[in-house]
Amino acid sequence: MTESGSGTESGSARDPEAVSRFVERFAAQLVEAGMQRMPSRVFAALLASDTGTLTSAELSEQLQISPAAVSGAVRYLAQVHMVSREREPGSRRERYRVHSDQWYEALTSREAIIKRWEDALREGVASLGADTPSGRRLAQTLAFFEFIEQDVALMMERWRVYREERFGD
Amino acid sequence: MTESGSGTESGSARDPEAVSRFVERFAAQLVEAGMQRMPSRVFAALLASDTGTLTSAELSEQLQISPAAVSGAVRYLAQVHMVSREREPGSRRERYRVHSDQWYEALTSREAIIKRWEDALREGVASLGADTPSGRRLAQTLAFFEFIEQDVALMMERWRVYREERFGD
DNA sequence: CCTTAACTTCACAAATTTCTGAAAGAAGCG
DNA sequence: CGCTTCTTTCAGAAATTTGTGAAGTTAAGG
Repeated sequence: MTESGSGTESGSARDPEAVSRFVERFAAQLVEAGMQRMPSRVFAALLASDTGTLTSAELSEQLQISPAAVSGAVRYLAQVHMVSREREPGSRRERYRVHSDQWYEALTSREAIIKRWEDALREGVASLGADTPSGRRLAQTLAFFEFIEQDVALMMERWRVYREERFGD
Repeated sequence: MTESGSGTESGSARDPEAVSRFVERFAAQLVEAGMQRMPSRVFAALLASDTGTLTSAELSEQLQISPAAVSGAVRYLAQVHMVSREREPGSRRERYRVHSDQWYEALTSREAIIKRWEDALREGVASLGADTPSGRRLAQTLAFFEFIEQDVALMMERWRVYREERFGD
C-alpha cells in the first residue's frame, strides 16, 4: 500500500521519490564538479520541476532545508546566472526559474573566470618576459584561452541551430 | 655543482619574486574556479618554471610546503592528467612536468565529469518519463551535453591547427 | 645485504565552510 | 497605519577540509 499515485486531486501528481532520487543524484555530480551542496540541490530541484519554477517554500519543503539555506543557495545561483528570480504579482512570494537557455553557458564556458585567468597570464608574461622559456609557455596558454573563448561563442550558436532543428522551439 | 644561475643580474635572470607573484596570483584564480589550493599552486609553479618540470624538493622549497603536501597535490594533478611524472634515470628523484598539450583538455572539457552528468540525466529521463515536462527538460539538457562533447573534440583539433600556424611547433 | 635518499601514507590539530534558528527587514492587504 | 506573510541577515554550533610531522615504503649505490 504505498502512496504511489495518490493525490491525483490537483494536476498530474509525480512520484516524489523518483524526483528526489534524481535531484540528489544529479546534485551529487555537480558537487563532485566543484559546486557547493545547497546550490547544487536547489538547481537540480528546479531542473526536475514541472514548470521549471519553484517558490522558496516549495524548495524548503522538498529539500528539507531551512529558508535561510534556500536564500543563500539562490543568491549564489542568481549571481552566476543559473537561475533568475521572479516576483509573483500580488504576493510576497518569489519564484525561482531555470532558463533552459541561459544556464548552459554559465555552467560550461565560465566566461568571467576565464577572463581572470587571462588577466593573470598577461601579467605573468609581462613580468617574466615574453622572450623567456616560461614567458613563452604562459603566452601560449593565454593564446589558448583567447582561442577557445571565441570558439565557444560559435559553438553555442551551433547548438541553438541544432536544437531548433531537433526540438523545434 | 649547483646551477644557482643567480650571477647574471641583467636581462634574462629570473626574479624569484616575480615568479612567486605570478604563481600565487594564477593559483588564486584556479582556486576561485574550484580547484584545491595545493594542486593549484603546484600547477602554477610548474607553468612558470623554465623547463616546465620541477622536482618534489624544488616545489617543496619554492612554495614553502611539506613534502607530504607536494605528494598529495601531485597525486591529484596526475589523476586529472594535468601533469605527468618522470623518473630521473639513475636517481630516486622524480620530476613533474606540464605537458603544454595535455592539460588544456583536462582543465576545460572535463570529459569524465560530463559523462557522469549525462548518466544521471539519462536515469532522470527514464524515471520521470520522457513525455513529462520535466522529463523533456532533462532530455534537452542531456542533448546539450552530448552536443558539446562532440563539438569540443573538434574545437581542440582546430586549436592544434591554429597553434601550429601561429607558434610553429 | 645494508645504508640512505626520496617519496608516500596516516593520524591529528587547525582552519574553513556549511547550515541553522532567531531576529530583523520588506511589502501586500485590510 | 498596523497586521501578516515571506525573505534575508547574522552569530554560532557542527561538520568537513587542509596541511603537517612522523613513521613507513621503495629503490639506488656501495
